[in-house]
Amino acid sequence: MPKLGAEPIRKAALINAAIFEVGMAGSLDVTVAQIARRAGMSPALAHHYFGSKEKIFLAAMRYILRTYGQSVRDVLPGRGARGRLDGIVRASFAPQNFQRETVSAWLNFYALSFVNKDAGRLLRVYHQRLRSNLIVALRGLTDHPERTADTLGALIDGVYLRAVLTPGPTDAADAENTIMSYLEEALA
Amino acid sequence: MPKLGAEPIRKAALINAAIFEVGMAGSLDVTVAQIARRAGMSPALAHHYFGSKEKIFLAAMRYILRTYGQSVRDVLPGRGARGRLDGIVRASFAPQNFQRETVSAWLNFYALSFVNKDAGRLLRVYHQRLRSNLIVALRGLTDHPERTADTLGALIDGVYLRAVLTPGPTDAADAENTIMSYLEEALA
DNA sequence: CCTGTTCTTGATTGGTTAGTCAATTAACGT
DNA sequence: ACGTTAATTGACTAACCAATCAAGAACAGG
Repeated sequence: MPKLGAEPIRKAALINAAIFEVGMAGSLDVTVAQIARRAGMSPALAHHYFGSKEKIFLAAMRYILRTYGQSVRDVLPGRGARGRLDGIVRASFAPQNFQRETVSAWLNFYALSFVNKDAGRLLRVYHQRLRSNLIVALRGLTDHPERTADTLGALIDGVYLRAVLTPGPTDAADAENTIMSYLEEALA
Repeated sequence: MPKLGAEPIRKAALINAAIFEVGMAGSLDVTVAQIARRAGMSPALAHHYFGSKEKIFLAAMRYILRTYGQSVRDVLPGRGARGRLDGIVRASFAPQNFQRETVSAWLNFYALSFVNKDAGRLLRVYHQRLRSNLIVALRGLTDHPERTADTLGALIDGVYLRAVLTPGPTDAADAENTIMSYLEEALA
């Protein structure tokens, strides 16, 4: 039933399905058939629109990155250095970004950057942008913004990891608390 | 050439090879053939000694855990809470435990705990023991040892993640510095 | 020697999966 | 009506891989 203009809808469905399946499985070892079935279509159609499994993964990575970047941008124009800092942290644990499957998928995409050049580039851009945002926000709040930004970045990754590793629903409030407590100590 | 007593040697070689290959690939998606070739034997022999690929992975996990536990135990009888705390941290970044392939393999084994019950149990034991060791060491150094221990645990995981993600050789000194700086601030 | 045991592997099997292709269906413009 | 184009899939293939097995090779003890 060729209703025209299916492509963007199908692609979006596949990206969502890929994130869900990867997040669910906790591994990139999911088949195109799984993703396609979850997205309500045949594996052949998934290949038709994306060409390869890697390209599906890359699109999913870009999607997560774009979503996260948007939530940060939504909150950055807040006034004051401390306001921006809190904004970045809050964005990192906002519901859209802190769904278990999203976080799990994101961590698993880290692994993709080992074998795939484009994935590596995406990840580097993300890390660099986060670092730069944090440094700017930390200026004036501490004497060593670089060191604090690096520690904060690592801590966020670690909290992500633990959130995914812990069974049961992810607890965004708890995660955010851990980060905020650290900031209290670091900026005292 | 059946020189008697090959089993422990072969098993050790396979465990090392598995850690190396998983660490190298940044993924559990390595074949038994790869592992066996790296260990200098046929895939059939690997199956003969371990029975399945999962069992090789589990043995590798246990090996990493045992090695880490030993380095902690070697250092714990040091006197003073602060000495013990530093000891645990130092053990976490000791050369045997902080080789790129080892850390990478360890993080990838996290993923195994999603699908494999035994791997999940191993991981939980490790996390619980680390947490408990940290809490004991932190008692007397801070008013909220639990919170600090959890933050510290997450930070170590995050630093592991970043060390592996950063190209080039892993920098143990830098990693240890990050943790120590955090402790300065947290225990001030 | 000979016999049993350990060690070792080539060959094979059964199952899985990414990716291709030809054919079908249905909208759209003319 | 009709030809063009987008959407869609079933069937297929080529590759890969975990696991099995039967058989060979080498040593120890008697």
